[in-house]
Amino acid sequence: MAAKNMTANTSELFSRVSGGRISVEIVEQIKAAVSEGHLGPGDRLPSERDLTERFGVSRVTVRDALRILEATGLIEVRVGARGGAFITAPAPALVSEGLANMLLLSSVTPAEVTEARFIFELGMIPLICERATEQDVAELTAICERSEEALRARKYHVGLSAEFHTRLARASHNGAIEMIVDSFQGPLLMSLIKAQERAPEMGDPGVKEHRQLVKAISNGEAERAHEIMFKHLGRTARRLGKTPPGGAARGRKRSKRTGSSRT
Amino acid sequence: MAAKNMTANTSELFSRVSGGRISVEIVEQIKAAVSEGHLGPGDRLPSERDLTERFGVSRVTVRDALRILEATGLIEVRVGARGGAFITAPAPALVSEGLANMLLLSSVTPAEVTEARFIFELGMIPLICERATEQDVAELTAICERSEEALRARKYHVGLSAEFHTRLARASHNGAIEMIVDSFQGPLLMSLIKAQERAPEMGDPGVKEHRQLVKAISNGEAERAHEIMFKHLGRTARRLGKTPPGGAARGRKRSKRTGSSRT
DNA sequence: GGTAGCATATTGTCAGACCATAAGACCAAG
DNA sequence: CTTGGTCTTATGGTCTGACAATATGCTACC
Repeated sequence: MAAKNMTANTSELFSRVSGGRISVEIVEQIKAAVSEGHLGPGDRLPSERDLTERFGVSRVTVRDALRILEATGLIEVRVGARGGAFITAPAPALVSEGLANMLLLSSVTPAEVTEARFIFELGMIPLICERATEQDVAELTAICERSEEALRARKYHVGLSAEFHTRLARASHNGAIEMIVDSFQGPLLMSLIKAQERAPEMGDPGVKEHRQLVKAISNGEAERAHEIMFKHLGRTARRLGKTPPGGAARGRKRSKRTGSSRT
Repeated sequence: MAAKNMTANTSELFSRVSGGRISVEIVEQIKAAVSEGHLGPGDRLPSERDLTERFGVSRVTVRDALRILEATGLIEVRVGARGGAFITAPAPALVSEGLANMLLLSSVTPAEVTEARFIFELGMIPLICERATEQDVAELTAICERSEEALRARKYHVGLSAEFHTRLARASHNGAIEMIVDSFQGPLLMSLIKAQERAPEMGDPGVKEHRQLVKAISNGEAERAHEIMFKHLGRTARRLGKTPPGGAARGRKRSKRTGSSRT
């Protein structure tokens, strides 16, 4: 990955001889305009033909750039009279998809994702205990009730659990935390679904723990909430075939990393 | 709340009447081929002109599809005689860029990001103490040395600090964690944060703490490393005008939740 | 007043061409 | 036989100009 970024050092000495694609240059410019605040969510970019003239390139090139921006999640393209490219506030779904792709091609294992989740969702507990409002508690409780009902009807599936966790993250009242947790729920669903096939009765203790967690939170008992969450996530982790990772696990010195492959 | 997900359902019931773009259909097909194992990392897709014939579409459309796949990180495109599109195991950098964009564009404040960072970078410390290899320690030390040198030459800038933190995350030997921390340090975010940065001399204590941190890690002193990191991040948090968040403080008992507040 | 339909702006797709690039083959000179 | 250039060729990158599909807004008709 360093290969692409050589800009920092060399580009000051040797100006790029014939650079990469023109389209990525356009992408850079638009990105810059966004990050400098000249363009914000909802704003509309000029039309393709317009951009064609401004950049002095053909429409194909402009479209290449737009495709890239679109795939990155920075713009949304609509056709029709008032259509065009609009800056969007990117959805967590995109990051989730990226993560899922990585899982697919196994640059990251489900166990690793679970471990990251462990750190994050455990770490946010004190924050939540401190900040959760009555509405947060009410909505979380509602999810619990729906879960129990589904359980009685033998209709429970992990979607409900995921919903609980994302809603829980919202109770941290921190957009960054919320987004990250959201992003991690998506890809996990897949591996969890697989896991659940082996242990269909698992929904039961899970929902119970959700309930306990909500109670602890509404009482502001951070210690207890932390404990419950630890147990809760721990079971998930074990079901993915790893020992409960990190934070509090001991021992297990892992001496070497497998495949460098880092450029 | 459930409003978001309607896409998933409807598209399964009513097959697209004349749906979106042809190119995304091609993207789907190729993705499917990958996820079913017909294509794996390193494999080469047929040439653009070849695909043109197989799919019965124009080259522009094929290229659109390739752009999307490329931006998603599933393929890498090379020009020249033996060039073409190659399946690649996506680098965490891509996803972390997505995360960074998301954080940047969705009205998340620097303070919120810092808080999330607090949770995460603090939580990963035990993992790192447990798993860091000699090479990790060596490279971290090298960064410290470069930082000190830069400091002496009055040339220190936040990039070096960012590098330290991302390298540190690598020592967790968990791709997901690495990714998240990377996205916290993303260039776009940095510019956002730098805007709020008014203490150029801050590099000095920062670098010292980096050193101490490396030492604690190489000794496996998780407690001490945790403590140093807490102090280190705490200063950043304060500089952004927030009190260090309670979230990451171990076992700190917080009294019952405050009233709602929160805009 | 509502609705069908037309005008218009915009992206989506097509076709064919030429340029730039990189890898290998070939050939000539030392 | 090695070394260095040059040619060939496969491939992506870009251009041009055109037409199709689509969504929006307005207008005229009932």
